[in-house]
Amino acid sequence: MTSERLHFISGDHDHQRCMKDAITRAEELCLQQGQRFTALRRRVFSLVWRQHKPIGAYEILEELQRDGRAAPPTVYRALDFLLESGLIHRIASLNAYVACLQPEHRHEGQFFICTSCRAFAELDSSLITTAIEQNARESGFEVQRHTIEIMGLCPQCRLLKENA
Amino acid sequence: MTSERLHFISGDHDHQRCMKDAITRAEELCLQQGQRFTALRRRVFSLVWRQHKPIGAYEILEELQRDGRAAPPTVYRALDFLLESGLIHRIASLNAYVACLQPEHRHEGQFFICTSCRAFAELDSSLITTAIEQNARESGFEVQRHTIEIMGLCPQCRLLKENA
DNA sequence: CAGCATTATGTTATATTATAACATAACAGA
DNA sequence: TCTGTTATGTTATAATATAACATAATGCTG
Ligand SMILES: [Zn+2]
Ligand SMILES: [Zn+2]
Ligand SMILES: [Zn+2]
Ligand SMILES: [Zn+2]
Repeated sequence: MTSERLHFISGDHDHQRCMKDAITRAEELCLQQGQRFTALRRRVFSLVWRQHKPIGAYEILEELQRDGRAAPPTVYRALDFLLESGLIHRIASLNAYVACLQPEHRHEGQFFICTSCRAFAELDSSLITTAIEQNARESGFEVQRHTIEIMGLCPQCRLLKENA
Repeated sequence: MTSERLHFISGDHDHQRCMKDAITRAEELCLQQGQRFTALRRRVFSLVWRQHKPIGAYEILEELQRDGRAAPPTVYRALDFLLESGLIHRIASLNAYVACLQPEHRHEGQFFICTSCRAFAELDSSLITTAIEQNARESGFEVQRHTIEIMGLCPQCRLLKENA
């Protein structure tokens, strides 16, 4: 993500289309990387995509169980695959998972999550990473990875609050 | 913390003294805020302080169990108190807790944690928070709180690695 | 000091999140 | 087809955290 602007996906877009595109892109990406985008992985990926919101592993499990028997390792293995392929991210402070909006470009990202509606947006902001790098370098710390999760009100919910 | 420099506490200081001071400061802080720094809270606080490293709730529990019976709620309630008093912080990506080095000044902080020796340092860097605020504001997002956890090599471990 | 409300802790059970270990199945290349 | 590899199924359990209710300690008020 080269943009430094948060993009909260609104409720009124053609979500079927949006999801189908994402799946196609995921398929292509896996193909390029010599990885198998199996039926299970596709199913779990589409469940993560479904709402443009963080989803827990056990929520995913419940959905899988509608199709028949399923156990936690099934979900966690699929999630691990998707995480390693860069198709999803994990939100540590929520124990939840979100779909990556720019999987073609490997990144860790920074996550902005609405405490009211749970909408999320991700950035890969050089403004933020540079600030961190600078603080680290001044002290001789070598950054390997980061967890950056910002909670607050998305633009919609902020407006709702102000008008209330 | 007004400094923007990471301070990793080295192994060769007078830790007994350092811990005792921290406990005294914690006591005073609680007194000021009309809160009770009970024996249990003191014990848990000192366990979090003990190593200047993140510690898990169940590690604390094990220590308490050396003194007699103890169950998870005992630990979690003490931790909740210390968190709310600003005496410790929680590291979401590790499910662990660290002592706050500047409890007099309420803050969320940013945490730098060594993946090799688990040493940690905390900042309250305006460079970082300003970068986040700027990205948020551009998009109409209102920041409420953040989780910022940077993993990497502390100066000591970085030098060790380079000389290896 | 007694009585009472409030706060803190003890105790038991259980919820939630995640992984270990081993069996079976699907797949891909020779 | 044979075979090694990767993926999934299955059962059990680990690790983290909370709910609910009982008891105890504390501090205030009269
Ligand atoms: Zn992403
Ligand atoms: Zn919202
Ligand atoms: Zn702090
Ligand atoms: Zn280190």
